[in-house]
Amino acid sequence: MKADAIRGHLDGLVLAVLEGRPLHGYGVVQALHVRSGGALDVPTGTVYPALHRLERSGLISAKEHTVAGRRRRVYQLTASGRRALNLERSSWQEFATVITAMIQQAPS
Amino acid sequence: MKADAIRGHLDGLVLAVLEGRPLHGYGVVQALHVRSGGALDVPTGTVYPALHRLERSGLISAKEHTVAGRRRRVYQLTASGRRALNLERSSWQEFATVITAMIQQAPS
DNA sequence: TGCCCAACTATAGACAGCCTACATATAGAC
DNA sequence: GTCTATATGTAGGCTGTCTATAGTTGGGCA
Repeated sequence: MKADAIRGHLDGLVLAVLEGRPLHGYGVVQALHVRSGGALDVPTGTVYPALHRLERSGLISAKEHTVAGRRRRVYQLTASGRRALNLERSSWQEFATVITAMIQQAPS
Repeated sequence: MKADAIRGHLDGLVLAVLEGRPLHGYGVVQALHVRSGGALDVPTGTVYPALHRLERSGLISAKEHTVAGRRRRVYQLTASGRRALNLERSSWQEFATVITAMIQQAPS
């Protein structure tokens, strides 16, 4: 799958993988890969800026840790991040329904 | 629906509305609106460049008409446009399935 | 007659958000 | 001692949306 297609939906995906369990950036990258069943390979150069963006807009918050000599920024959803995720879910649902109907529709 | 979300999928939608019946640019704009049940309002400033792009890449072809004093460029699918539409359909299907699974998934 | 709106095509410029490529550093395996 | 996995991050490019603007013709209405 061309990863470019996720444009505009990445934020929702990141929020979804962070739901329930906090993760650091690298972990988010891996989680996206695993959750997609290997279909998605979002590069770190895409994920880190996305995390910074989400943090700036208050949807996630970060705590700095050092584990085995390695610096980690562990992100978790904020309350408004949880609300944003629910919005993303329903708007994705609506979007997917509309596009599926439009693109699959047979010629009149 | 935020129209920006269609980014990367507009070409498929345009090809889909052109399947079966040729349309001019303005007609494509209206067809997108109608087909989406009013959910989508793609501005002309988005559609015309998209049509030119599709024409340049050989997926649609245009014929110039003059109807009631008004200039019209009527577009129809080419053979490779038809193939492209089928590709768009299956890749959309795959994409939607993956994203739906990822975003709806409950926390572990 | 004059004015506005719908039909129709089109371009310029802004902007967001992906991408690739690179930089940096530690730990552990070989 | 070199390579790979882990881990974070920035710079710059590119594509494709967007908004805003521009112009033409025909028809309805005052």
